[in-house]
Amino acid sequence: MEKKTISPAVIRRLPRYYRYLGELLDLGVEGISSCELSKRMHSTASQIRQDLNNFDSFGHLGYGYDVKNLHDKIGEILGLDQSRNLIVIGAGHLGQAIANYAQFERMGFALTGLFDVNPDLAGKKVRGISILMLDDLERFVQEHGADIAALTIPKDAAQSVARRLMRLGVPAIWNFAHVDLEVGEKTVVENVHLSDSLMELSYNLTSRRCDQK
Amino acid sequence: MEKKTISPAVIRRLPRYYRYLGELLDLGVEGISSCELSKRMHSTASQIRQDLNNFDSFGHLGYGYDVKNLHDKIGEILGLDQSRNLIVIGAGHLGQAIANYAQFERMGFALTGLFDVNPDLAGKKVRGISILMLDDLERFVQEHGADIAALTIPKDAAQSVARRLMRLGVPAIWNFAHVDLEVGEKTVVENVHLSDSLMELSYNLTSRRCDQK
DNA sequence: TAGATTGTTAATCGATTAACAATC
DNA sequence: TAGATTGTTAATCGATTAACAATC
Repeated sequence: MEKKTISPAVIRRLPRYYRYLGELLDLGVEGISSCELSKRMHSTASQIRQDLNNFDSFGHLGYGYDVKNLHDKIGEILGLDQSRNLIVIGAGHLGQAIANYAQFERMGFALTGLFDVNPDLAGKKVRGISILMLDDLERFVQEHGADIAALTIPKDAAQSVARRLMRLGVPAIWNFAHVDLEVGEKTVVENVHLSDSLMELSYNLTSRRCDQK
Repeated sequence: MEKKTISPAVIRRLPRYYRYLGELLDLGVEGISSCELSKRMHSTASQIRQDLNNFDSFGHLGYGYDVKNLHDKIGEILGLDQSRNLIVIGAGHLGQAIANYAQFERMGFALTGLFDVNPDLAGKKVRGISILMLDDLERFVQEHGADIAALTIPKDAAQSVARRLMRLGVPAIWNFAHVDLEVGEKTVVENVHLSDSLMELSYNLTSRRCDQK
């Protein structure tokens, strides 16, 4: 649809717009100006208008934006109107946390498979899905397909599983392992590096005293 | 120590440098040039040198950087040489995942408390720490202190717990709730918004076909 | 020494903010 | 209409990359 490439900085802000617009919807707000929205989000009206106009002209002159419409449109841009199959590889606490998170289903992501190497977990059910052994990955994906694979496994296992997923044609990897995966250009990777996040927090905590006058 | 403010873009890269240098240490590599490191990290030598020189001149002319020394120095910059008490609020799967993650202890973060509102969990032990009721938060923090509080609770509860933490003087919040917390300027917040991350992945998956020639 | 690589300044690139004509 | 607010262009700001003198 859209021809030009959108800057990553804009993409990263879209989920946040989506979240705020969802909250406004719940509050029963029907319309909002970029100025008012920017105050809520602690950003600038200019940035909001610039960001949105990367995709389309959603606003109404002299009035602002229709909350419901904008929420829907951003949802479409993010692909939330399509349903996606999500498999989770690694059924430890983190894997089960993701498998259990109902919010994701509301955004169109359906948990269809859950894998682990630990035989003690075999057959245990999480949200109605039985944990399978990792050996069954190929058979399962060939049979049922998978759009997104969440990798909640130790870093030493991650690259080899990523290779198997690429071979199976799974197009997207949501990577929680503390390693940067090497994948082909057909594969989309999104990293959640919790230890990086904690280190960033640690830096800000450490250097905080300088800011305080 | 350092006077000038460091740009957030640089700070976000530091944990990644730290991770790669740790890997090089494990491989027994003693020295590395910015050029060689940039190839491994898929970044540029120029950026690495710029980034590091925000803090100090760590390199040696004609030779490069001493891996062990640079790893240690970045660790210090990130505050990993100091030990921090971490409490986890919300003992669901995500909370337990964080509580169980041994890697954090190696970086100087010690789990000292674990809280939940569910009475069924009271007294259950995770890594030797008994789960306490959220009502005990004030008493616990006044007695034992806390440097960082991880918030692994539903979004509706997050802001009110954040206020309690601010009142108790807990300086840092690692927020996993899907909401932007409003905190005073004395409090440092680091967000991990998993649903935002999944939506970003969804966008990249949706718009992927355009890139493929 | 000669080759290599740094630290740093200058040039480029990209992202954010400001300004304003168009118009509902 | 008059007031408000958009979409968009221009100006500013910040971050990345290139270049190179200094020197181990």
